[in-house]
Amino acid sequence: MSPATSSRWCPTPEQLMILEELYRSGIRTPNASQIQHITTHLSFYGRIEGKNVFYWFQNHKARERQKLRRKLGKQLQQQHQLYHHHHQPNQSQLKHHLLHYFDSRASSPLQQFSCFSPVRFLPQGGQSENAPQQMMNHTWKVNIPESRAEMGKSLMGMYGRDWIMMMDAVAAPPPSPSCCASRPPLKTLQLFPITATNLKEECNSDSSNKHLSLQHHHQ
Amino acid sequence: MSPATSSRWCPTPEQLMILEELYRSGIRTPNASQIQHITTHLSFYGRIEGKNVFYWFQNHKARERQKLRRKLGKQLQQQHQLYHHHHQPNQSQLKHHLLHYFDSRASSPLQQFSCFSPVRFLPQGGQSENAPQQMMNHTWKVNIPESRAEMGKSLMGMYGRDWIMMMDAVAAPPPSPSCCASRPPLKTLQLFPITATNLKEECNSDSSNKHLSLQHHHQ
DNA sequence: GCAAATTAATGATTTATTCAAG
DNA sequence: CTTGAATAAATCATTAATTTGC
Repeated sequence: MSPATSSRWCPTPEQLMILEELYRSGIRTPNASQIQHITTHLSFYGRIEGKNVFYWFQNHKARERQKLRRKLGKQLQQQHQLYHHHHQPNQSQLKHHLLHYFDSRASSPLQQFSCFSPVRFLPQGGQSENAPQQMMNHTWKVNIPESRAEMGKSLMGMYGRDWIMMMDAVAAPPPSPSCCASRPPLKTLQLFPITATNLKEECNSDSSNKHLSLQHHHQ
Repeated sequence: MSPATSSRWCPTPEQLMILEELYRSGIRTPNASQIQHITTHLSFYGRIEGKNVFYWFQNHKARERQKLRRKLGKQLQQQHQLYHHHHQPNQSQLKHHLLHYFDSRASSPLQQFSCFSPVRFLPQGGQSENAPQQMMNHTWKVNIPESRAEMGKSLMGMYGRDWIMMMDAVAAPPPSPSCCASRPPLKTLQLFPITATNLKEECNSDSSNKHLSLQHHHQ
């Protein structure tokens, strides 16, 4: 019964706790370097590879979003009856904003705890797009200054499955037998400030909306 | 406060609804006069320009066509399997007809995309060593599939620690020295022990709890 | 209590979209 | 319009929970 018999990673409670903590603290799509760090630290608690971390965040984000979507969907469904399409910047916007939460650490209510510094790539000139909750205004003019192309030019921007894969290929000496014996003492995981890996989906996930929210209405 | 920093139009839900309604009602390539009219009407719900309307119809038409093409492709394939090619003459006619609805010329490299080729539901076993199907059955360990392998190789020179170090070095681009002092200094995320004061829950952190509480099993 | 059977979670893959550069 | 990069959505597949009959 070597761990090799298991075909997929089984997170230990500690690993899970830490991952969730990181997620709560705002990490959504860790880049290669972050994954490396996380993996390294989590390997202390059991066998784990970069891809596991990568997948975990992908899945967790997706499923949290899904959950929220359903929840909001129900809520909106009720109110939708009365909706008469006369300028009521409306529920779908609310929904939209809330959904964005999943990709935008900056909007995390955890900011106040300042576990890390959320980085918002606002145009230098611009300001205060941060101003949240202007529900009644047309806020869909908000910024997405960050371009992926830009990042792509530096090493930094490259991450994703293939990179994680390479990292694993390179740096995956079979760790500890893991999971069995005594639980190691608790540690502190040092994280550097989040670098902006995304921040898109700001205002124009139109297609998503199509899925989610709008029934067809006539004017 | 100028939201004018955004470079792209973000359709409001209302605008989107109306545009879709118009599309459904048959409009595909509105002329200048129509665009003018639509723009005026939609501007009631948010900032919008004629070009936005123009582009929207162009894109929407293209994408609907694409969607339909794929869908029909799948349907045809399924039908083919189900009925074991007992003729269903109407299918191809239907497809032909519908595709032309969009003024299509059914060529283009889309053929390689082909909804017609995927072998998804075929029995896996097979002798098929030659099965080219295995997409990127990327082994996270060693294999580095094609295109990105290049990038990889160039960088793979530095393995192990060096690689990680480099990633680290590169990884934290101080976002903006920028103006505001309001941003907290770089911090370390303290994971353990969790103090009583932290961990404000997200609005929807339901699952976290669930996860944790479910982890009573022995790992 | 205990496994076989069934169902729910969730890790891992594949497919479709999105954005923006060419 | 096409395409590369990134990833979100959808799906597949395996593990764990839970139920069930004994």
